[in-house]
Amino acid sequence: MKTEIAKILERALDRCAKDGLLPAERAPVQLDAPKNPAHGDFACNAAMVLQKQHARATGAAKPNPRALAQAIVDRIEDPDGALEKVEIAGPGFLNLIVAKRLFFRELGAVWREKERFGHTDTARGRKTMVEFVSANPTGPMHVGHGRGAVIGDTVARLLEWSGHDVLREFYVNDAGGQVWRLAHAVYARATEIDGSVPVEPLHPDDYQGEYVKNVAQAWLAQKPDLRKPFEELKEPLRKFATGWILENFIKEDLKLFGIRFDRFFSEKTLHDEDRLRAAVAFLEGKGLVAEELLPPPKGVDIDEEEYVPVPLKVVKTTRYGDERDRPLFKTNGEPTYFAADIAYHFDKIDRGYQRLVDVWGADHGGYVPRMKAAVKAMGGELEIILFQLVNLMKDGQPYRMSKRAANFVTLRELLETAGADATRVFFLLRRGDMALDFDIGLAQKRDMDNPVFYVQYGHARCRAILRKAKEDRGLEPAYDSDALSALELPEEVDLVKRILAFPELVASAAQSLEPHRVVFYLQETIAAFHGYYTKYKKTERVISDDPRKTSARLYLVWALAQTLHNALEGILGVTAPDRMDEPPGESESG
RNA sequence: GGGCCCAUAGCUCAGUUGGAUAGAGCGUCGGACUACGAAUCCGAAGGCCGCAGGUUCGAAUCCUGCUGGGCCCGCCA
Repeated sequence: MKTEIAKILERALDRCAKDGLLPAERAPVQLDAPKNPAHGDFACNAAMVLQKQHARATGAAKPNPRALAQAIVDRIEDPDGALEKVEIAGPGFLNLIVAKRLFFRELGAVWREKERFGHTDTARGRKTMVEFVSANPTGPMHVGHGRGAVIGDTVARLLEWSGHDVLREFYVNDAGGQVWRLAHAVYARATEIDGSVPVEPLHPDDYQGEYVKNVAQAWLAQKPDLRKPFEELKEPLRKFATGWILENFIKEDLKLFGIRFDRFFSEKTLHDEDRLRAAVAFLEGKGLVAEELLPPPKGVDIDEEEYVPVPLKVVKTTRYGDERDRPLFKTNGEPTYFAADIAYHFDKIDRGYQRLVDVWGADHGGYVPRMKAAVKAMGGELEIILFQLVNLMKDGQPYRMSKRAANFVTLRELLETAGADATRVFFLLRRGDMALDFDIGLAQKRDMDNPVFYVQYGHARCRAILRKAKEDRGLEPAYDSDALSALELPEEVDLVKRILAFPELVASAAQSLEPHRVVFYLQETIAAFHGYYTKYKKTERVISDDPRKTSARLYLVWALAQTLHNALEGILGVTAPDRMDEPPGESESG
């Protein structure tokens, strides 16, 4: 529809050019839906954008956008009557009111596409990889991981809905120093539980959490020979412990969340399969690897006079905008974490994923420039969604969490108390780059303070109407473009437009990687429906004795329910219920 | 010292990528059902869009400099 209107406008502008009012070459103009409905269905800023060119072409003393607007209006040809009305407003906006039948015609898309309504092919078949969560397999996930999980999953869905060919990956950091700390902690706990061997003391840097005992129990069930020293057991133990945590904590939590990954990519395999060397060789081939003495870091608590630089093999990320070159190998010859991450992203590109999206917590923000630099050097494009951390609150008080100290609230607890639906919506209630206060008490309340109920109720209410129509009158919704002209109330036309805005919303949320927009769309759309419902419940009901209106409104309600369903289940991964459970505390004693 | 993010109603936050009179929820006050579900809705009050400049037809939005808050900086992961 928009392209149809745009064409009409373009032709009018061409005629202006032909009549000498505008130059042949002109700046692009905007045509979009204004937020104020009084300004029509589309507003065009052509007269303002082109006012100077107009003045120059006509030799006028000073620009006159309203006169130009009038000239454009005079040259609009609209044989099919697509435009109901064109107005000149404000400084020179063209406000276009589109004939309603065009909207009704467009509403057939919901009928045809059903649960696919909202899909676009703006990025048809583009291979995109979304990497998210990537929590270390050293303990249970906490609420911050939860936010990343929801943002990543929703972004992946949005990209799929806008035509991308998406792969979801979870990078498993199963190599490096932290993993050995986990292995040692498990070993120590195992000796403690077992009792038949001298107790190995827990090191202060080991993971202290209670959950380590669960891992130790599971390990003991494998009958390891505890008489052997840690050094001999640590490699298989590392593998066991990270694997156990991945399976029993991380994957279980993701399952509760309804989040699916296509692949769990092990960091360890990068080292084992020498993928790291391949990536470094590639960078070397581009002349981006060198031996350097790095300057002392700035702003860190370090005495510059005592700093002794050591030559290290670095990748020259400064060539791509990073503030300093980054080491690939440590003094002891081991690869750095960054080197492994480069190898991982090299592998992604190697597999044909040119467009990469990573979802990171804001505490990794300092890492962004070097990773982007590296990916750019390897010929890919990397977009990084940084989400601000979650401040856990309880009854208005900050609730400290730390992975080492045992007192943190797990994602599991949150999911079990608040439920997956509420938690998902809660995490998307704010833009990702805003810090989020997550009040455990509030999440547990399970009442109207949680917007998910409002949104789900809107869908349930639509379904209730459709159910009622079928049960009482045997009526089923069906699409008939001409019959929809019975929708004459302004609220009805408004709802039609909101439904039709859905595909565009999905596309723009995908393009900007901003999943929260879907939640706000849902809230606004459902609020509009509740308002319509309540306002006319006594006068203009959906189900009435007027068969024309009833059938048109039934289709409207059906299309709305379908759209809400698609947004909820298709994009947010939240249940769209046909009916709500009994409200809590409604036990009307008497 | 430096980088990234944030600052909008009393509180929590949106703001269609630069458009017209800046919106919603909660809270406050006042209203609406013999039900297609009142788990809802309607109305009122509430604003120097942190401050100061700049860019232009036009700025909450873009650029610069301040102020205040969050995250961060190394051969860690």
